[in-house]
Amino acid sequence: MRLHRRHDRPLCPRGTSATDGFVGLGLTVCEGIVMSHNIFAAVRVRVLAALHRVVPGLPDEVAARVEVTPPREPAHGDMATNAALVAAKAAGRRPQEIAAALVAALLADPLVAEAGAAGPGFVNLRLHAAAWRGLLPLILRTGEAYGDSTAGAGVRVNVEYVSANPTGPMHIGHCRGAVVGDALANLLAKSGCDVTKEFYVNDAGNQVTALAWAAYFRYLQALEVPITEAGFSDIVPGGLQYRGDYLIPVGEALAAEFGTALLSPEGWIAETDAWLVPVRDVTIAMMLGQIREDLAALGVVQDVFVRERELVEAGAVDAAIARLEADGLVYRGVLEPPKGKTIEDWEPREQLLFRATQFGDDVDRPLQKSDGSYTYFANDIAYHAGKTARGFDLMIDVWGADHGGYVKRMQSAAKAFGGTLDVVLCQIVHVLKGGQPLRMSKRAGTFITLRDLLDEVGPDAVRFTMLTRKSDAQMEFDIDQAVAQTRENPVFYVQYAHARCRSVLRAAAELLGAAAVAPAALAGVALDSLEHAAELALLRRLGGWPRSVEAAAVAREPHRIAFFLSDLAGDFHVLWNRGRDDSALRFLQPDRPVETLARVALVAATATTIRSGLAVMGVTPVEEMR
RNA sequence: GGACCCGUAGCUCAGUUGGAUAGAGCGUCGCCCUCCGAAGGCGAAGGUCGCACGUUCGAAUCGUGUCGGGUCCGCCA
Repeated sequence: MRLHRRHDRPLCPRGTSATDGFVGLGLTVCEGIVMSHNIFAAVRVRVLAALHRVVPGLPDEVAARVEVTPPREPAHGDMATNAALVAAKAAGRRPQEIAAALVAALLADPLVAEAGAAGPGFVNLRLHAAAWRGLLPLILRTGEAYGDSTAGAGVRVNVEYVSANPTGPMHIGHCRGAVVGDALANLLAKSGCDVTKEFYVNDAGNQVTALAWAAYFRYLQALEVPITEAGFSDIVPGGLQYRGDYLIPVGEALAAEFGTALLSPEGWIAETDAWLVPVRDVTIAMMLGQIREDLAALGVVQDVFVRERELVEAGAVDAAIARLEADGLVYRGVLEPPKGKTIEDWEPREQLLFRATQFGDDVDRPLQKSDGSYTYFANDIAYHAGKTARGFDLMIDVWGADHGGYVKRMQSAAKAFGGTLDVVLCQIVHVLKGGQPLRMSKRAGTFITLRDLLDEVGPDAVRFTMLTRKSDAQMEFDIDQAVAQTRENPVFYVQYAHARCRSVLRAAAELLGAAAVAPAALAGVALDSLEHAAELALLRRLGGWPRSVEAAAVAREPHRIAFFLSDLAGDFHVLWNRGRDDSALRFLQPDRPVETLARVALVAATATTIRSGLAVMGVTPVEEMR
């Protein structure tokens, strides 16, 4: 339970049986570094043991606040702990006094080389270099699974992202959510959660009716029915909405499948009864197919597609509303008009309302439109109730920031059905090219589809770049920078580090034989020669990987993985550059096989860790940059 | 009128959930390299963390207020 208490936002909701997974993690950590893979967690256990000796009877909730972290200032050592500061009040003693006792206790630990009290009561630790070197065999034997954790074991998580109207191709506005959701799902899976990636198809509303009309127009064109776009638009209720070329193939497909059967007997526009449903269904199927292709090109392949229309037709909405009624969470009432915002034809109206205020929302929310049909919200309630019924302990929805006002009501609804919903909002992406913002507008013809972006930049650069910002901050996507082969492009910088590692490993195989540089063989080599500051800095960075994964998962912030990899690449490039000026510092030294093998082990572990991180991001590691 | 997000170096952004002297890249300035380990390397300057109170051993981080930018506010999804 320690990890659970240490964070405000556990991987899984409180009070579920799934929290038992955290007990497992605590036990694993107690058994040592090898079991947990997380050297910081392992040292924390040792610090806690020492603290309990220094301060007998320390309450669990105080111990839970003890942290072992890398210090900002490397001069302070390898790790720092706030243990004495945290324990001082409960112990009724001065922090410095506890720190001093803690230092004495920790100096007896075989992992600890140096310990010292500093500042208001911090304890700084320096581990023996051997402790850090000991990570290499672990990493080499574990492979890309290095950084995997059991923190989320037993937690079933549903991550829903990209969900959109199937009314057209994916565009850049969808792209960020697709990447963030996919990487977040990967991150939670790496943390031990049982993750389902899901797409909710909004195919039940008015938008798909408008889409059907637009497709019908293209069908008429395919059959050369003589009608202009303007003339047709006058006939469509609300006017023709989707005018893009992308529906032309749909019209042709409809003509091929149905011939003239969807026309009136006179060869003209027929009553909607005669064509709307088949046109709609064919169009949605084709649009959805294109969306899935576009997403696949981005590397996004989701496990489950839920159709809103199927939920509605199966009666799921009626059932969900009935359940809410049974629980007394639904009533008929009149909402106040929003203040400060004038709505033209506002008139007080009695509506079916959900008591969202009982769960923390600001107002109760309508479930029915004036024509008696359900609102989108009502359908969404049924959808999320269904997720909880399917057995998910946690739901995470990734939405665009324009849905921010929708978060509280959906979380309220999730709670009403006993579920837990986290929402990750993705802010707007401004696309830059040649230093100029590309204004996206369908009319101006500067509308950028996901496919366009992928053709120009490639999926790896798109995914990595989308993860170089916190998702709730606006970001600029500079197309020129994303394809640049320079230091300022983090995609290149990280890929380049991996390619350099692989290059060294290929050369090492030439020099020493492939068998000698296989991971299993490298896991057994002598590592004592690794003692340069830059080598140890890289080792420490590698040791921070499991900790970074866990923190990113708990915070639901996959962008942290991108920053970790950039830092790791930086550490590696420093080491590489040492060999530029002084050939004795190069990784491969033909006359010094022991040192060479140690360095090759370090390089191999670096490549492995980079791959482990890129896998979370869904970015392909490259073998060479030529 | 209200809700949510953001405000950190000239620019674009991190900041390990409250820790020590706030960081990176670009840009600027200085030095080095420019054949064999390649698209560069080393270093410097640059900050009232929008502002004001508050919480405590300790605040960029939490609370309240305020200013600025963004998104949204019954039958679009």
